[in-house]
Amino acid sequence: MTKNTDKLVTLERIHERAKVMKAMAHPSRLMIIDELGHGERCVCDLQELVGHDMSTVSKHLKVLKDSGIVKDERRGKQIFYTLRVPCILKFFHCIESVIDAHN
Amino acid sequence: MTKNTDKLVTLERIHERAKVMKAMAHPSRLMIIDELGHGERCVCDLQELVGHDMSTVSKHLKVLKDSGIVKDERRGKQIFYTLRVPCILKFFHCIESVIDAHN
DNA sequence: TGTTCGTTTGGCAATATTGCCAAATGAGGA
DNA sequence: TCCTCATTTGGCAATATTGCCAAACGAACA
Repeated sequence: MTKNTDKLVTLERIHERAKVMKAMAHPSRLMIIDELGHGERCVCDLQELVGHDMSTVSKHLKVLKDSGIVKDERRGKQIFYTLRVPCILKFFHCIESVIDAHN
Repeated sequence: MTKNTDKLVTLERIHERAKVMKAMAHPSRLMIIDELGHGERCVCDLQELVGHDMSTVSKHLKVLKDSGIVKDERRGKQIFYTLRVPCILKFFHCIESVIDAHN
């Protein structure tokens, strides 16, 4: 309730936000998010999309998962990833407008 | 018009998006964006807000400017920064929902 | 012209991120 | 149980980001 407490909470919020933004701030991870906007995908699908080593893709997925952007689910031998919060996709339009306004 | 061209354009888009997202992916820069949501501010205001060396804040502002998120304007001795595309602010709500869904 | 004020730039050390390879894991099937 | 398949983890080198200090800059004003 004090100003100090308010400031602390806000700072923590800011860091949580930064974690989510950071998770989105990489070309491969943006591609993955975009692709997951069309439905769930297994790691092998995403590896083909991104074109990097599967271990690298797996680490990107871990970043996305730890930030809360995606969730995973094993079915049979494969693990499928899904977007948790689709509102993220809408943001791309805003990003495009930043790019357009800039160029 | 070929698939190749399409893919190249898309890749470039992805990298442009990543640049904007990267610019937002730091606590100090998120604080700055949030503050600029309330109106234009000079560097000195933002330094007080962020609490780092002014040279550091200036470099953060450069990142934001290069990505197209903010613009600057000198008036007298001070330089004022403004948000170029306010839709970015709306995105914070989406980010919060990612955080809430995750915790 | 010289000085001050607000801001940016250069340079550097500390830290974080990225991507590959090799090894580990763990569920499913022989 | 042993083997295979899909994925994750550990480790490492290459690269990028961050923040400080000192120096440079450029507009305003004496």
